[in-house]
Amino acid sequence: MQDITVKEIFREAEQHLGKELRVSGWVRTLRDSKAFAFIELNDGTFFKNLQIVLEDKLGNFNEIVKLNVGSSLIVEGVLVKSPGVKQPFELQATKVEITGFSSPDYPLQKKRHSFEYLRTIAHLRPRTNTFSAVFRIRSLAAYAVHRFFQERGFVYVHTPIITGSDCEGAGQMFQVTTLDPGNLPRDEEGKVDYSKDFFGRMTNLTVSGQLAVETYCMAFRNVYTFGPTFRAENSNTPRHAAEFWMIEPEMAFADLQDDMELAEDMIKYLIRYCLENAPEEMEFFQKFLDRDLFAKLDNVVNSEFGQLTYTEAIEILAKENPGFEYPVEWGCDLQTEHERFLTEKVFKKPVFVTGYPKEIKAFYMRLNDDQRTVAAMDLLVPGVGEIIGGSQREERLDKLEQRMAELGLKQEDYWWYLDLRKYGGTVHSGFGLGFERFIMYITGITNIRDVISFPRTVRSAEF
RNA sequence: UCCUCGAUAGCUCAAUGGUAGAGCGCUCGGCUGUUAACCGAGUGGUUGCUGGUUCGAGUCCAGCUCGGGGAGCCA
Repeated sequence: MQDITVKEIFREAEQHLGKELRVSGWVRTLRDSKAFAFIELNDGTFFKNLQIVLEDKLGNFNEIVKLNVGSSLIVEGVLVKSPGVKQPFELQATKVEITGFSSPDYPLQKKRHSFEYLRTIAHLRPRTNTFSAVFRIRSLAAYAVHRFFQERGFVYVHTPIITGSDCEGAGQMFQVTTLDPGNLPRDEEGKVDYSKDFFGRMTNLTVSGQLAVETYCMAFRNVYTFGPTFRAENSNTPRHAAEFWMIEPEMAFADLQDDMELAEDMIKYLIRYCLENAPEEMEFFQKFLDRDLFAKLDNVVNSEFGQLTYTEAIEILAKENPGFEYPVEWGCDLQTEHERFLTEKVFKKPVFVTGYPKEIKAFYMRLNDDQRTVAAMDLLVPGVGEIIGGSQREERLDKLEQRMAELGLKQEDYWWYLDLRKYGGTVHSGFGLGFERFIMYITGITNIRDVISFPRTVRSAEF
């Protein structure tokens, strides 16, 4: 008797036909008749189920057919070709051991459930087809991220999750403290005395690993972070979560053009990897979530990404204005409607927009020679809009200090960041990719809550 | 945070201001190859919460809570 997974059976069915096998898993559905019954068993290793055929000569037949969906079993039997059209083979059971009963109130029915309902049972939803596919893809994509960078010699850096810099500037932060909120220590002025806190200073959860990873960039040349990020923004949208994962590569001796090439290669690599290594899951998304998914992804993989400057983008948008809700003029930030028009209608493929006005971008982006734009790039993709944001960093100490002064940022708060420019600073560039946004893009899932196992959003941390 | 739509059985949804329903699920029975199995019977409700209008409110009004979508912020 050979223990085997459902995945192995599906991948090498021919060599297992006629053999005695033992599988174990959970009942997805059960259909019974007087003298026989069918169980679709999912063992967790594969997207598809194995059909088990039971005959009433099994000793515990009557007990088995009364099982509720969700029960766990160990099944022994012979793999045979199936006369049914929906599956090429099935396991003719010779012995069924019940290892865990379910109950009639099992919340997952055999029919389709709404995503909203499944969010209320987040601990059970990975047992559904959709979430089984989503989270297998998520795992695979995470592995592909590491493969992509490791193959290219990038060093994976774990930047801190608790940060002492209260000025990362990318958004509202969650404070980390061991102080008792009901009994805060105060200084002479009545302000909270953070010298009494755990770290002896105010600390928060990170909103970006970028500033920290730049320090390792100046030592290891090509580096990346891939970890959790936290934003305390009161955002109520299908694209925002309070806790999400970001991928942030950073390259020394690399300019904005190198940065864009890396971004394009990475996006194509990740999509190809998922298509090749999870074809059943990807077909499921194409069939049930987005009929245009494969066409959309093929277009990304097979086209050379477009490129234009912000100034050119504004000219095109102003000229072809199809009735935008927001006015278009030089200096304004591009709205989602503008981004999508550019990538979907004008270019019909992914496109990089570069050279944004310095006023609408972060302080660390490199000032261009025109003195009014910075070496920033956003990657826009059809169906979503912005998916990657990056830049060449300002490596010139005087220019960086000047920009920080303009924005009222205190140099002492960034002393170690400025040191990177003082001691052997060089041209360097990087970008950020929201991992969940990417997972949404390749699966066709439209709500970020459905690509995170236990999503944290405003007023929601049930699980 | 703003705009907008919504909340009725376990789930998905019906119900002119006048007796709260269906399908699915679940339970029981039937059925010798099922595929969201099928057939029959049964089970199922503080209509999100609080108040108001009315002879009468699931339905109209107000506030609140929660959820969907859009916007802003952004990834």
